[in-house]
Amino acid sequence: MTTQNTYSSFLAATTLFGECDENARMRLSVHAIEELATKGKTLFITGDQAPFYYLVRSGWIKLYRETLDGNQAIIDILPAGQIFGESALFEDDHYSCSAEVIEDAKLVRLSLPALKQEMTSNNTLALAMLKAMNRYRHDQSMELEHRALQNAPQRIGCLFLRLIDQHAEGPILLHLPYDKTLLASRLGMQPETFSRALSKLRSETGIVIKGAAIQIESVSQLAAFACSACSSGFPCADK
Amino acid sequence: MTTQNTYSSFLAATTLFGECDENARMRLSVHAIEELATKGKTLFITGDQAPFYYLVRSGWIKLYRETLDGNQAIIDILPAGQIFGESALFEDDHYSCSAEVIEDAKLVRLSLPALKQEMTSNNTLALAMLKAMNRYRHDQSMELEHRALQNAPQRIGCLFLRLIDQHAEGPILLHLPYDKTLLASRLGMQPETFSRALSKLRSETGIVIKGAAIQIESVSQLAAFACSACSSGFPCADK
DNA sequence: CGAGGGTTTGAAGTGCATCAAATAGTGTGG
DNA sequence: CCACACTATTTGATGCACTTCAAACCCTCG
Repeated sequence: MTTQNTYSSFLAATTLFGECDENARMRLSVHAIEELATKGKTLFITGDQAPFYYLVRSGWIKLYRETLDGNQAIIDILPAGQIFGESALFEDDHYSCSAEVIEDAKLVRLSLPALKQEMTSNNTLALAMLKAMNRYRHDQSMELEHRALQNAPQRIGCLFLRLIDQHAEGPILLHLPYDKTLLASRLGMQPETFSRALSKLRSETGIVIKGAAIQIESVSQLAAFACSACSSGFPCADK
Repeated sequence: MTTQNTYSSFLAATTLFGECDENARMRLSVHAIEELATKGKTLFITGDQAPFYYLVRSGWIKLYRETLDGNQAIIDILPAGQIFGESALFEDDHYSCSAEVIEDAKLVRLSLPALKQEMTSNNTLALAMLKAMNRYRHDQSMELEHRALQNAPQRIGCLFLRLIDQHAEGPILLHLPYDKTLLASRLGMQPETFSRALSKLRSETGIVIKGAAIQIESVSQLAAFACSACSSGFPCADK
């Protein structure tokens, strides 16, 4: 019988570590610590020494960088199941961006040296990581495309479509996962623009908006509006 | 004595394969073919079956995708030394974008199955690839940042800085590597905007423009103008 | 109830896109 | 070597999407 701890089972649920064997996950989760972090907490900032990387179990995490003149560039906003901080592996053990909790989160803090060690000896893990990195790369290039070719209402519609089950039939209820202000910056626009673009989206696609609750009457109508300026066809979630 | 062929020596010059041993490079370059391609040639399009990946020896290659409504999203424009098409490894052996030659190029066509095979058995290669993927990821996130925070003249200045040796002293001559129209789309703007933004850049930073020849009087002045809206400090090339 | 953030609305400004046309450059055949 | 055709680039005029600044509104939570 293999022994097993709580953390390795968390790892098993991620795409990155799902394919590894149980022993590898045990090795990866040495010194793992569960951490509860409340909204607003900064986990690390650009340039910090990186002794760990993190797994998100619940909540939302913002990754960002700051410019010389005080602006903020959002790198990504991560949901449960994602890993972050692991790229310090390739950056000389320093974080290349800052991380902040934007919705109360359960995190697992994992040892970066353990990951590094495992990576050099475990080809299965390295291949899984390559696959994950390729997905990041693809997602980022889609993000660039969206910023270039979609207007504000389309970007919002596109995000909504990515937050729901794209194959669901009939009306769908969607609850916005975090602040509208943050959604706006996630999509590269101002809060005011987000607000106005959302009402435009409503009038164009018949969605119903009640605060953070969105009701999508017709997914296909929303897709027709949002996805015409995109290179992926409509059900784009499963690629 | 190790045997050696021409192609493996080309591979040795790339960051991706530089750390592999000579035998691995020999295995990777089986069935390698050198190919001359002239400006305008399409090498493959999104969704094509992918039997090879490519190494750029000279010239420039454009990677792009097309949207339903006929627009083009530029993914990247690649100089000599870069590999492309290798991501088909992770995409079920299909290219996830299209590739076109934009300046006459010497290419080496390499076997994708050979890479896949080598990757599964050669951890050094997998780690090198991870490092390369991380760099792509970083570059892309910088690209997103630039599009979000820099205005058109700054983006041009930033590109110029990345095309030169950032530590050089005194005036520098820079020859634009390809069409201004293409540079414009590389930077996510229209040709007209590029033209106007370039003259704005001239008046702001004292650069001298004669067609495709750019003379940079003061690198630091250019950097002061272009890099203030960016999260990297100035010499950003060497990271 | 009242304070404070999040959100919406209004009015005005800016940067880039678009359309149109002029100009410069480049390669061709005579 | 020149005239022509064709493309790349620039310039001008106008429009639109998004931003910015300002103020009102709303909602939640002590």
